[in-house]
Amino acid sequence: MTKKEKRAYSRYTVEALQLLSSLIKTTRVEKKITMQDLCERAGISRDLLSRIEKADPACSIGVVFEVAALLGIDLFQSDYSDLLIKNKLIKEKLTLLPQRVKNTVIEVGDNF
Amino acid sequence: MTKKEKRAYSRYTVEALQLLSSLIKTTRVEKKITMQDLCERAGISRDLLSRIEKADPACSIGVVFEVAALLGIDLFQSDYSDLLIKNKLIKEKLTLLPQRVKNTVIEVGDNF
DNA sequence: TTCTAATGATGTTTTTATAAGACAAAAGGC
DNA sequence: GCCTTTTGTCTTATAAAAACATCATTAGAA
Repeated sequence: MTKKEKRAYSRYTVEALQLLSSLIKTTRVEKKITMQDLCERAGISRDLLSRIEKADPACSIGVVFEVAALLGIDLFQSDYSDLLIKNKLIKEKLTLLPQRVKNTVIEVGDNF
Repeated sequence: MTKKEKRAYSRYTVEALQLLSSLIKTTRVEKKITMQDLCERAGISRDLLSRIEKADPACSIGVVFEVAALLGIDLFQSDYSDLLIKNKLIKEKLTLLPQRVKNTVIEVGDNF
């Protein structure tokens, strides 16, 4: 009977998940696609799609993104070519950064 | 020895995952936070954080979003109050839509 | 160059997600 | 109102994620 320790999520995360799942459900209904159809196309169970549309944080991110993509929902306000460009840019940026972080400084007390 | 059947992901999903994970890694390094620090704060294992930064589609979406949030990365180009507003709007929209979809029509042959 | 700590990688165990099936409830078309 | 089918929910079984510990590598600071 011990309460199962669940992972904690920030309000921000909860709201972001909620937004994505609502987008998915809304888009699906607008396009008149049944859950059955969608989950078959996505190759997932109806049960899982149900959880996705309920913003369950435990769903794998790949599956959620895939369902969104199937519905034509833009992630990061980017179409495919936008994503390619952004990925190229950020990888160039990453090469300019150090590969590791040394824990020299006492944690700064700002947001983090 | 049977090959493990893996889930298939569209190019779009792969690129979107890649962008998010790169954002996470770049931001972490820029802020000079070690993986150890970050995963302790997020309450996850170093192993998992490593997979997140490698764009593993099998990571749970809640954890990925949480890590991004800890780093101050805006999801959906929205800060917290933006998310609240958008969630409110989309839920109002959802109430105007039918609660179910009837599979009357033969699938339209467009994007979907 | 040296040394330490950060990161990568691997194997094992535990926990949890997911699939699959079945049943109940009810929304929407007729 | 009736009837079909969509959707919600629960259970069980299996596959997979995540934790954990350990060892190896190497980047980066002094």
